[in-house]
Amino acid sequence: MTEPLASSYDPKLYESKLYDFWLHHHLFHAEQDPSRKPYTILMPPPNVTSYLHMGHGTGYTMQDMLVRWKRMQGFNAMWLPGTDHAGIATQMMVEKSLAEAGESRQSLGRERFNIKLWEWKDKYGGMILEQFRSMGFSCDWDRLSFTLDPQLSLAVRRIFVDLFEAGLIYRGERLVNWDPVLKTALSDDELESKEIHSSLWHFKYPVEGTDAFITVATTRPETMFGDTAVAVHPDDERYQAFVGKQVRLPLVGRLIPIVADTYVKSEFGTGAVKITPAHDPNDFELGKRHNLANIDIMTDAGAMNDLVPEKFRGLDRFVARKEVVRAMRELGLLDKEEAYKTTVPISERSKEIIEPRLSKQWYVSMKSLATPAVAAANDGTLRFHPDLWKKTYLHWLENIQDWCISRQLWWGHRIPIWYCDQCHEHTTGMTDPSVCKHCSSSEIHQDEDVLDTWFSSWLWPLSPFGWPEKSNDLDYFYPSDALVTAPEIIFLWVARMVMVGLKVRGEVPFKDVFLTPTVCDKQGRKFSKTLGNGIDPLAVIAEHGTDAMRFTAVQLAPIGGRTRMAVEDFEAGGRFVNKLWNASRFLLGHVQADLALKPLNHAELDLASKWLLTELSLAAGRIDKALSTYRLNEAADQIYHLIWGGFCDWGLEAAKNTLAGADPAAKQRVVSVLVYVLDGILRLASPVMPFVTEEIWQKLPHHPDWDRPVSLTIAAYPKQETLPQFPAEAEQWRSVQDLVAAVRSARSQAGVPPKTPLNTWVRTTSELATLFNGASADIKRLAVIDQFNAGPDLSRPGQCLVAIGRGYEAYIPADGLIDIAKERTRLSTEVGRLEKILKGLEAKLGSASFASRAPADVLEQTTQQRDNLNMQLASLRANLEALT
RNA sequence: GGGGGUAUAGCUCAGUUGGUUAGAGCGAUACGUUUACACCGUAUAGGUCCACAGUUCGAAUCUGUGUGCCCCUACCA
Repeated sequence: MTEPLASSYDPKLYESKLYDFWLHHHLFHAEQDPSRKPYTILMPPPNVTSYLHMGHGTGYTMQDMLVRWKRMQGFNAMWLPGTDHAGIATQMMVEKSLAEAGESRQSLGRERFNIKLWEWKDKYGGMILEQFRSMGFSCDWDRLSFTLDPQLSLAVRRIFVDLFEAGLIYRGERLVNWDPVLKTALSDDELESKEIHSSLWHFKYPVEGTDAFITVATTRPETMFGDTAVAVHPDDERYQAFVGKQVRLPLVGRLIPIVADTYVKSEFGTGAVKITPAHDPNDFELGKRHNLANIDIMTDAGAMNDLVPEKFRGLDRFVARKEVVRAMRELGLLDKEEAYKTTVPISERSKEIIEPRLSKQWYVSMKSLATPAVAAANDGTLRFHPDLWKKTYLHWLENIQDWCISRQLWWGHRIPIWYCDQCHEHTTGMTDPSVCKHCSSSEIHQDEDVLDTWFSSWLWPLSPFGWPEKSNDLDYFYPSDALVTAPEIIFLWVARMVMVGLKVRGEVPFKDVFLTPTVCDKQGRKFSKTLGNGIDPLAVIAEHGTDAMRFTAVQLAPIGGRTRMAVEDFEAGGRFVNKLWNASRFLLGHVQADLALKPLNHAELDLASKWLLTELSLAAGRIDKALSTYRLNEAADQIYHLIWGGFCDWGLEAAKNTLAGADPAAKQRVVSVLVYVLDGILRLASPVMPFVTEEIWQKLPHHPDWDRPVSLTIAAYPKQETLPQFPAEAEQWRSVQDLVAAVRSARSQAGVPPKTPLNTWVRTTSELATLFNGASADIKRLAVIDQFNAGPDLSRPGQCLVAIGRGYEAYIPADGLIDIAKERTRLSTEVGRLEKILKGLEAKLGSASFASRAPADVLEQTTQQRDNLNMQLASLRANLEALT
């Protein structure tokens, strides 16, 4: 007798133990092995500072499901785990914690600050890895990587040097988002926007050599000190005469040109724009087109510098704004001031309004890298699932901008560029230089900045496998098979990996890109920290267990787009896990020690067993198809229905007769089949709910028709083709199920209590009668019937309930139990429903165009439908008649 | 402003190339403890498939327009 299972499943008792068991047997580790086919997935490395949210819970579970599935199919499956140093995010958090202690990175200095950063990384990075474990991820821990690891840093250095030497990395002057309080550049991702009520000031600028003025509108008057042009639209007749002339800039006295550019919108403001290339991104672009000078008029703290007229020097930009307006008004050059609502970018950290600021940054020239990446998506080497994301990917690549890779941070890979104080040239190399490569001066210093985090994570398909060194691992595992990630990082990450992969290997880094749905709350809002509407997967796990979290997350995740989740949804997963547990408990209770399991002997199997086996096989086929096309939610659905609707509701229920019976041989046959099927079910479900399936499987006796490795996670995944199927018998059993359902429905609608035994007589074809009589024991039990008989010549007993199905009529004598009026209503309602359908079908069949144009099989199908309906209607009407 | 998506039962979603009487889970309702499971069983109710127009023998499915919602991206001096 197998040890009995507890009456409900408590995940906490098993999960940690099972995970240790898997690790103990090294089941998640893959070594390169030319005799086996690899299956590789690269885990998108989460930020080392972040706490895993439901988006990870969903997306990573999907990856784990795929990897576990392929592992069971015999592939040398490997899921590469790791974390990303996340430059800005991490540094922000560490600086915040320093600020609480009254310290700052400046007060600590670069070296000591770095130590703090690493301490932080070790603490929080470790927490994430703990979460991987809690979620049951079968990643290869021996290959755990971090973007700042020595090997990965070497790869960053290599690609930088290579691109630099190829002339693809250059230093350029651009505008960055400058935080004047924190005195640092910020990436676009670190900005928020705020709506403010401000004004739009109209300034009159005198046109040189005339008495005319040209009026410009601005929201930032203080930037006029940096103006180097006024622009108008080339087609704007109002200003045709001014183009080519010059303007005397008020307060400053400088002469600046009036230029024509299509960027200007004639209908906005006055149709003329002051151009300040050093303080506005659009103006900067326009300035480049017209060779305008960039005049930076501010300090790093956002105050006016020495390039502005004396009386404004040192003023904060907002004070200067008021003063400029006042000065212009006094000069009579303020045409008007109108109230204006606008949105301004603010720093996520300091909440200060961002000032666009001119600075020198390092860039990667992207055009030549993008071209092969476009081709790969177009020729199908790289596939997107769902395909619509290909458009997003291509759209970005076709309009690609150069990539700014320098960041004014201390956490990250320091830019391997040395500036020469003598000749001002740049030196780079794989080792730190001691002299300038160009003039041999030893007066060189390294760039203070670090590289964008994505400049290391774009190497994720390469660097963890040993690149740039020659590496067998890389040869074996590259390219990976699937990349599963969120759509918002298609540009930041996916496209860049493709580009660099093609550049250094000449081959895409993965063949399939599967984009996971965005996880939202029930109102359709994206989970976000500020809204606080997120679901913590760890809290779900604590309440319902990991399998429940995984199953529900996958089941709710549609193929594309977004998914709406609420914590309550996970109850369903918990119930499902418990259902499987209990079904197994029931079956194991019938596995006696002296009962040897029999190999399947087709000749001995009963109808229900053959149906159940067929269901298993069909489900295996559907699940395989669903997984192969990344429809993981569909696979989860199939597993659910196989277990609940198939195995529990019908498989076990039908078996109860035999299990309660006195025939040990029959019992042995049935138990053997059920154990065989349960084993198959556990295999099918293992990738999505690995814990409960493993726990049950370990307790399940070995059925001789299955393999029996040490763990379910490496047991063979069921294949439809190799599983027994009995289509004809399965169809027969479906007729039995149909009859049972019809009887249940009739009695329930008549209000007969479920336990009250009834007699049932079925009039049907002799073929079906044989089937029904042969299965009468099952039918009696399942429909709670006392006496049962089926035959072609049975006549309708007097007062009875009627259940009409395909090819039969079931009579249930129920004297005193039926409410005649109610029964009549039920039957007439059914007649009405069927008549409506019939009418539609007859109209269709009566139409000449349908008869002549519809394909033969559709025609035949429709005709058959009509005949069926007519038969059902005839029975219904006859029975309605008999009820009077 | 540009790009993309989506609209099916009270809720969350299936519905794969147009072709049985549009499905599931949750929720609701009724009855019920029967060799596992009340985290259960059986049954029932609930849908003009967003609107309008079109293509077709036939449209939830394809096309157009409108409306609502969502996402990405750029934001206007």
